[in-house]
Amino acid sequence: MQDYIKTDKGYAYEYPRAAVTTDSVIFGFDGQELLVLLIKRGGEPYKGCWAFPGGFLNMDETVEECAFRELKEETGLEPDQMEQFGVFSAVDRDPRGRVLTVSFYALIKKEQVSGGDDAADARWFPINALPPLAFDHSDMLREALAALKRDIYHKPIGFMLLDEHFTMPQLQRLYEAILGEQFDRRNFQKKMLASGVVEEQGVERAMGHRPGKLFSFVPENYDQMKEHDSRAKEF
Amino acid sequence: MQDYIKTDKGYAYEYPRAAVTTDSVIFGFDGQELLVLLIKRGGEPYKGCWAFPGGFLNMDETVEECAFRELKEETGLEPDQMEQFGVFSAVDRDPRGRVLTVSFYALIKKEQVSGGDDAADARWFPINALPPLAFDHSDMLREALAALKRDIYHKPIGFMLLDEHFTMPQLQRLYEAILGEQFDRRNFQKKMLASGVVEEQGVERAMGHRPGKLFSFVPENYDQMKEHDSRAKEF
DNA sequence: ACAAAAGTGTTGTAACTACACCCATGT
DNA sequence: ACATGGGTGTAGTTACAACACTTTTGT
Repeated sequence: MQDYIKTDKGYAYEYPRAAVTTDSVIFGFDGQELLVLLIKRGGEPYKGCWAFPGGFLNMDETVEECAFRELKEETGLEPDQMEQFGVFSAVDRDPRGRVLTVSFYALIKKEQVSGGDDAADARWFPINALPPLAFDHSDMLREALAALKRDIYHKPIGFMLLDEHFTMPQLQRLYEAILGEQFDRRNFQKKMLASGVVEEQGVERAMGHRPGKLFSFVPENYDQMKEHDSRAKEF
Repeated sequence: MQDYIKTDKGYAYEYPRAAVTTDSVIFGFDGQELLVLLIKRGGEPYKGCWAFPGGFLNMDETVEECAFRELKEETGLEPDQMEQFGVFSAVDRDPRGRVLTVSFYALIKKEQVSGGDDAADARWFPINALPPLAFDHSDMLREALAALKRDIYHKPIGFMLLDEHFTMPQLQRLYEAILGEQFDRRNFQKKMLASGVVEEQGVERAMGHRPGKLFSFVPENYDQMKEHDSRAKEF
C-alpha cells in the first residue's frame, strides 16, 4: 500500500497532491448562550487569529480519526460523536498551498474542557461575539451551524450539551440558543414529552438553584423520534 | 502557491499525502424505478466491475468542479446541481494506495444520457438490480440514497428527474421510488399543491399516453416549502 | 413585598389520515 | 365488456399554536 517514492526531497508522487486536513467546530453551552471553542494560532499564516482545532491527516487514519486525534491533542477533548458536515476545497483557501479540509462539528459539555492543554490558548467564545477567524473558518462556522440546526431534529445530539439530569427550561434554552428562536414553555414541554425522548426523573434539585423537575434523555426512544419526525407519515 | 518540490521522481512533499478523488452517484428515473448510472471499469483494480463515475482532483479545481468535470468526461452529463454527501477515507479502501474520495450525488433526466461517450460503458441500472460494485461503492450508494431521502424534503431536487410538465401520478411514482413506500393518491396531491411547489398547468396531454392534468414546478415557492417543512413551526 | 422563573390545562384551528365512487382510455 | 389508471371530496382524528394564572424562591 505504498504509493509514493521516497526521495531526499521528501515523498514523491507522479501527480501533484493536495494536503488534507480536518477541522472541528466544537459547540458548548453555558446555560444561556451557544459557545464555540477556538484556538489561537501561534504561527503563520493568520498568526494571532483564532481558528478551529484541526490538523493534517496521517496516512494510517481516517478523516474521522484525524479529527478526533487533533482535537484531543489541541484541547484534551474527546467527544462522543463527531458529525462530518462538509469539505472545503477552494484552491486559494490556504496561503501555504493546496489544502483541502474535511470539517466536523461536535457538542461538548463545557465543563469537560481541560483549559488549554499542551497546545496554545483554547477558549470558548459566545457564538455572537466571535473574534476574527483564520482561513475560511467563518464560512465553515456558518455551515456547521446550519448542519447543527438541521441535525438537531433528527439526531439526539442536543442532550450531549447537558448533564444527565436537566430541567425543561434548561433544555429549552439550549434549543433556543441553537435554533435562534423562542418557544412557548408549555408547548415545548408537551412536544418533548410526547416524542418520548425525555422522561421525568426525580423531582428533586440541588440547592442554590431554583427548583424544578428533572428530566433525562431516553436513547431507546430516539428511533421513534427519528421516524416520527422525518415525516415517514404519509405524503 | 507552489507547495511541492519537483524532482525527477515526481512531485515531492515533506510528508506523505493521500490522493483525493471525487465520485458521483447519478440517479435517474424511468417512470417506475429509480436508476443508477454506472461505468464499467476497464482497468485494474476491480477490472470489469461497475463503479460510479469519478476521478482524481486537479490542483486548479475544487472538489465540486472535479466531480462535474469527471462526470462530463466519462458520461457527457452536466447536471444542474450536485450535492456533496460524504467523504470516504478508510485507509485500505483502494488497493493502489491511500485514496480519499469526496462523494456527490445528482439527479438527471434519463433522456439526457449520451449513451457512453468516449469513456467505457456507461449504463443505467435499476437500483434494486445492481451488479457488484468496485471499491466501497456499495457503502457509498447506501449513503447517497440516505442523503437523497433526507434532502428530497428540503431541496427541490426531485423535479430534476421529470420533464417540465408532469402529471401527479408521475411525481408520486418518483417519490415512492425514492422513499421506498406507497402513498395515497389524494393525500399526496393535496400536500403537493398545499406546499405550493407545484402548480397546475394546461389540462392537455400528448397522445399515446393516458390523459392527465399537467403540473409544473414553481421554484419561487420553494423557500416557503423549506421553512414550512423544516419544522420552523414552534417547538 | 416584590421581581423573576417555573409549573400547569384548555380551546380553537389547521393538518393529517382514511376511505369509495365515477370516468376515461386501451385491450 | 372489462381492466387499469386517473380524477375528485369528506369526515373523524390528531397535532399544533395561542394563551393566563398560581407558586416558589431569592433579594
